[in-house]
Amino acid sequence: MPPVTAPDIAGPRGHIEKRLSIIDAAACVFCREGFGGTNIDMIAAQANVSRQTVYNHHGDKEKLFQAVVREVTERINADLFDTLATFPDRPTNLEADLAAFAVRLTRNCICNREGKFLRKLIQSEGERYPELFADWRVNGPAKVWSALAARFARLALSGHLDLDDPDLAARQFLALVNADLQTAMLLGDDMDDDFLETSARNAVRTFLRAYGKRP
Amino acid sequence: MPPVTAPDIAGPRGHIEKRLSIIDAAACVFCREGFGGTNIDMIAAQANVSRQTVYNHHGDKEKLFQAVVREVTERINADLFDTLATFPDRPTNLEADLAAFAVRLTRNCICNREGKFLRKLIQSEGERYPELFADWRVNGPAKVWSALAARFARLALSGHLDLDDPDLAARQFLALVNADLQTAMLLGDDMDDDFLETSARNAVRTFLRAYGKRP
DNA sequence: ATATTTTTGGACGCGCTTGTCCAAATTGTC
DNA sequence: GACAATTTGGACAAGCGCGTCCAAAAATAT
Repeated sequence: MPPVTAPDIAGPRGHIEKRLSIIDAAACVFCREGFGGTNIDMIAAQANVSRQTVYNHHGDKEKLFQAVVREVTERINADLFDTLATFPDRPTNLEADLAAFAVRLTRNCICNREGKFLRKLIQSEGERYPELFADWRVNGPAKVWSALAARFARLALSGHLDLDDPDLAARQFLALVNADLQTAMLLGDDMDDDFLETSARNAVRTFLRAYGKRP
Repeated sequence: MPPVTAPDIAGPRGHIEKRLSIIDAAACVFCREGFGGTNIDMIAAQANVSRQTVYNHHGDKEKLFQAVVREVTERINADLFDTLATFPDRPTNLEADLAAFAVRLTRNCICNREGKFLRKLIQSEGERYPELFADWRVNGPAKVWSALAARFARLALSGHLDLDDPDLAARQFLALVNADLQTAMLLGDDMDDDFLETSARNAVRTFLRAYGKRP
């Protein structure tokens, strides 16, 4: 084993462009075929790259997979926190503002390519690589949930909501937002923007019937 | 190709006991490793059976997989409709009765072995074998949802609930029931009976705050 | 233009998996 | 006990996928 520099954390030396193109292609194929069903040739073809180049950049199928997971979880986390920052802390129209927030959440974090990939990945390969996702779970969703709960708590304090368990409210808000999406996903329906807005309105309306301030 | 009797729908001629043992083992291994990551020897070992016997009963890896999916979807459907039949049509204590129903739903259809397997399967292999699950989607969840909506509509007519869209109410009821389960699943927490009951109570309480009859 | 790095494509060995064949051992039936 | 069906284990060919090696070609830097 020659004293080669670590080939996965720092780029070997080549064009970063190909590097990312390979990771993108690998994400696509891994997502479609699963880890076991993927072979390197598929990835090379999808990335318009020779098979050898794949091995040059990421030494191993295993290492490549880990690089893909790192990349996707980082992107998803960034999207999650970006979207969370648009939460309506000082709502003018609570129902409309929450619905708009819900639409952003679904569009940017749940229905996009990374979201689908990550869901699929966690369920198919999550048990097999627990350490790969453990970090993401703690630094991603867990933090987002508690941050969202804090926002709801502030809305309660400022008199916009009536709730006693902000964490539960956050979980249920997300569940309601997902309600129509999951049925559509199971039935294979496509989800256009109209659908996203309608389902967000449904979710927020019910959420406010349960937790809205009564006059 | 000799005029052999169809080897997958009707049992060849042998002991049914082994036949089911093989399907059970195959379900277990397929669920853990995915279709691509599974090889017949794992299944044979798990079933305490020779590899040849696997081929004798179900001619092909593909056919075996299809048999497993048929078996699991049938079981899940049976469980779904059995549980649906215990819906509290004439509730004495609406909140408690709905919570008990929710617990049955989670325990018998969502958190059991078949439920986990099917979820994993649909997300990992659903795109690849669309026809395999199309039948199940139509005859399983779709019918259950509309049946559940009908129950909620009757509860509204009998004055127990206040809702205008029973289908939406059914979707949101299921979403709320799943709310705590999904966070627990993502974090890898184990879900004991106490947890199931607490999360069911949480779900029903919020559901009734939104849709319960106001005095 | 020259030197250096990266990419390419093809060939190769190796191990694993699938599916088949078959004779012997086991099981169940009459 | 005799007979039929089933199971077993082992051997086998064929194919596939991983990872490596290497020399030629292309791209990039100097």
